[in-house]
Amino acid sequence: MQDIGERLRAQGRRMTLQRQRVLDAVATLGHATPEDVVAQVARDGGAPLAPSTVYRALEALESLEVVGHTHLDHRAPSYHLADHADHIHLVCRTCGRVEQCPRELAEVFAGNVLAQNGFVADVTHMAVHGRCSRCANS
Amino acid sequence: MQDIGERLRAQGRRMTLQRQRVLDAVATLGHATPEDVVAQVARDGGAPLAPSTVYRALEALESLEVVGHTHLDHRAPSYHLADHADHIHLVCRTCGRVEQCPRELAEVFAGNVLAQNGFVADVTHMAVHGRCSRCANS
DNA sequence: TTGAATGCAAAAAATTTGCATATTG
DNA sequence: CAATATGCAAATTTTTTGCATTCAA
Repeated sequence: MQDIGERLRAQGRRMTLQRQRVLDAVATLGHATPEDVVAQVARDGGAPLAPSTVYRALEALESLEVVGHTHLDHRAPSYHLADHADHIHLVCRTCGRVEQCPRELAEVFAGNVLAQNGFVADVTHMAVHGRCSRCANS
Repeated sequence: MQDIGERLRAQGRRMTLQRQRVLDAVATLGHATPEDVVAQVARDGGAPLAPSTVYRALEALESLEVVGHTHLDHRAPSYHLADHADHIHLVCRTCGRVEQCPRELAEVFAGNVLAQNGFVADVTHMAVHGRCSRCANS
């Protein structure tokens, strides 16, 4: 996880200050849309980054699996650090709140899918929609 | 499920030919992005529908839970009939193929989430990403 | 030095909105 | 008739692309 630079180089890519700032922004925010990242980076003291730079940085970092993303709601890819991806997102359809649960809860499910379909599921990529306890009782 | 018209009326909405055509298109295609629906409807013999009409129709039908949607890939809400939503989508990250598995495989997971978070999960809304058997062995 | 990355601005997508008109109930 | 839905075009929003310039290795 440390030598992201090296991993980028191994792919013929490069480490840049901008990519570091994008990565820091994702780390700071926990979950962030590209737009959120643009905003956070603008707040970190340096010069603002062009949106295209942010998009390309996220793409590069995702190809290294340093970050990942889920679709928490309709139109919003939400990026997070890959090693922060030890949980599953539960999105309430009513109030929109996002909560988390440990990935272990889906272990049996992943096992089932592997056994039945031979499919290796990345359960932390899932956004599980439904109703949170608060909204379910109303 | 039959009198969608009535259910629309119950909400102060109306049944129209356009909405029927949108619904038919979704039924025909199985899974369809709004764009797919526009294309399918254009093929069904009638006059083409304005994209905004399709978007609004899908919204209306979804509010009745006659259709639902998932995000099979990055930027594409994919609509399907709600009563076709008895399965979970498995999206291969490598080849992009989408396969399905019965929702029962996620029953334990849904139970876990309910027990631990009080969250009522709609597992058929999930798009599970990972690698299909073919791509996992390569 | 050399090719990958950036920044910017323009181009594409993908939705949404305003409003006059057509239609449903 | 009254109010919702449609069609169209314009406005947004979100993401991608082209290209000259900068910068990492």
